[in-house]
Amino acid sequence: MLAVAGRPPDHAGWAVEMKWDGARVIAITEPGSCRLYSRNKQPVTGSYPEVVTALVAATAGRELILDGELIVQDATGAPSFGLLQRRMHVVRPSTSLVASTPVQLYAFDVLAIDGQSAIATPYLQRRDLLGGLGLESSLVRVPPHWVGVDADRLLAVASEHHLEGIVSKRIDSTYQPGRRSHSWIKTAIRKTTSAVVAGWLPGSGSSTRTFGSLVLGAHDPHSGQLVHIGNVGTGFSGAARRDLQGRLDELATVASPFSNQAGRGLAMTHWVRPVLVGAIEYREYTGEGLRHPSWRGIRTDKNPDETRLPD
DNA sequence: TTCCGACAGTGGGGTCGCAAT
DNA sequence: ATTGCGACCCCACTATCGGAA
Repeated sequence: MLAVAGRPPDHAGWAVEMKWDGARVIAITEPGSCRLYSRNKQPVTGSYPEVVTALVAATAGRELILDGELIVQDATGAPSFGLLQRRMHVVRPSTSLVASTPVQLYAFDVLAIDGQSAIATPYLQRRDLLGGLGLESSLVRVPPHWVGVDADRLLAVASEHHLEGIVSKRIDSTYQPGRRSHSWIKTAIRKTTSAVVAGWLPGSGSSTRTFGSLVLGAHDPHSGQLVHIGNVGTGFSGAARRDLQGRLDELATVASPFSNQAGRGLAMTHWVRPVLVGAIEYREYTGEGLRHPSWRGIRTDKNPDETRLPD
């Protein structure tokens, strides 16, 4: 079951959970064994032996189907998708890798207990069932849910703790496997910055005739120089793409305006004079690049010199 | 007729493995 | 040794189409 994106509903009848930055997983436990499946139904059991061991111990021989998120905490305790990535595709991780990046399961839903399906059971009752299973251990957590708490307050809490956002769930909703349902609404915390368009990369497929993505820069306040902060390739309508391409063609130039000659992936860049400023929405700036960037339009009210490295 | 949901298609960052250079 | 590419993960977003309302 997947959530639709949107603002948190502000009326009664909804519960709120934190949104965890990890990998979605379905865990199926049997006496003495356990299988894990990714969001696209791929078996990932072998990648997370410590989670398997912890789950087998925690479920004590019960047959359960759990829905949750695999998480790796960073030094501050916040889930770090980047750290999890080091584990995701390693089929048989070494003990040292497991020790350096231990994975936890945050189990937030239960779909079946001892052969009995729970998907028709309302959300709040499923949470009660889940809480009653006694799964909690160092590697298996049952993250909290809140009923009757202002979603905006929880959104602020999520922001303080550097979490992805929140998910609102209808308290009387059933579990709808494989469906993107309006009974779950995810609200991601997104930031906005302005960036200089320094060039573009050719598109492919349906966008062959225009750019595929824009190469973005911003001024580093320490050096005062323009540095590459990432590329953006989504958020444009077809018309906006064509309109922007016209402007880019007029601004064409030969040289990169960047001081940091970040050559990786920019070899095919068509450089332009760095005068166009765009509004960019994003989730996170890693120091290397913007994560999940999307274009929000041209900013005529800002000069290129006024752009700053994102937070 | 209009609206909505599902899907395909385009793009991003990041990590690793592997092949080419 | 370095680079580039694909495969997976996470995702944002647009365009399209068919069926429900």
